[in-house]
Amino acid sequence: MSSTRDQIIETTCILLEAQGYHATGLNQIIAKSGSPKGSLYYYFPQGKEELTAEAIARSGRIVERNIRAGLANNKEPAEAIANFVRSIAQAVESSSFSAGGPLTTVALETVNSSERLNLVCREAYGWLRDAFAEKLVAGGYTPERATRLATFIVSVIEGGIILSRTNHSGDPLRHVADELGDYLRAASNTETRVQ
Amino acid sequence: MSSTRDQIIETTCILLEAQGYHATGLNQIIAKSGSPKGSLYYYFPQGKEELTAEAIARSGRIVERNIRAGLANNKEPAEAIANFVRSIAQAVESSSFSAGGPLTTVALETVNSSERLNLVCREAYGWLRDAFAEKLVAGGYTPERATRLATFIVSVIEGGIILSRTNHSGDPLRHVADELGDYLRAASNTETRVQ
DNA sequence: GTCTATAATACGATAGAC
DNA sequence: GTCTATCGTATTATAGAC
Repeated sequence: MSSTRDQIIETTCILLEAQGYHATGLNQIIAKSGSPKGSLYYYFPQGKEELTAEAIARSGRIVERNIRAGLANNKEPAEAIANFVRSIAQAVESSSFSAGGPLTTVALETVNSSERLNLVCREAYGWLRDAFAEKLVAGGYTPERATRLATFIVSVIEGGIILSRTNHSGDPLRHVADELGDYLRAASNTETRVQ
Repeated sequence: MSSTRDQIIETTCILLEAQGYHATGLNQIIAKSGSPKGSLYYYFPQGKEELTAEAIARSGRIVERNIRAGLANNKEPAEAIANFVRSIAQAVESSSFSAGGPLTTVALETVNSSERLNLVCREAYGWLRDAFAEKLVAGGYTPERATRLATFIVSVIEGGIILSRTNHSGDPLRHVADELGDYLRAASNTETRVQ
């Protein structure tokens, strides 16, 4: 696969995360990536929308991989997930936001204006949810219960990232990690689980 | 207070919520509100940033009021909050997004580009958190515990709104409402509460 | 595949009459 | 307070040489 193409997508991911969709210009992307504008429309004939769709998909896969890798550090889902959220808190504070990626900002910006981008965002959220759900299933939850819990987990993490980014502090995410850990421990104690 | 000024702010709130900050143009605002461009810069000499700051503040106060009104329907915090989240699920499905307002989208879009807008978003999130926290305090929680729980609650609601909007379905928010209700009921049973 | 020049359009902001 | 015309600068996208 072309390195120029990859470079463009990767640069787009970074800029989308920092600025959002409408604030990120194609000129800025080609300038930062060092690629020529002719190449951009050669690799992405449908322009900005197509490029953004690819960037969102790649970002989603990377976040999914990070989730799976992070959760593998601990056998017990409650501890694994709480620790993973704490690691996001640190990532947000060190200004390397590769935790949430451009997903949330672009999802909100384009929900009413681009069906294509809305679909890829929806798909990416599904990947994240399933990564958590599979960890919960491995921990003994039924698939149905795991999916519902995973939706809750993705929600609370996304919301926590927003509060932490807005406040320039990892504290909201750390509070979220504590509460989420408490909840999951309580759930694993009271619910019927197949071990 | 001038009606023209109010009209401009209100229109801005609606457009910001549907499209975000960078996709909403001043020309679009004056066209939809029926106000002249001369008036816009008369009432908001500092332009788009000042107008948006006012719109965010107004939106934040409205959401805060909605939260307080919604939570007043039920004495027990756990039930009150779960039911409130369910009401947001319905609001999202009926396409009248006055639940989350333009807050989240603008917060993410401007976190790295406008200190003024970042500050007003941070302030608004504080109002929402405090509204939940006061309900929890009234329900017997200590102020410190209530604030932490309220941060968690705002996070999970914001995240749930994002998932529900992206999926064009109230289901994610309803799952969130169920889980949140479970958690708050469990917390109120196990924790020491001053009644 | 790459590059440059440019078209077409929209943006935020301003000036100055009324 | 209101209105219009306009400036300067972005944007996305395209055309055509190499």
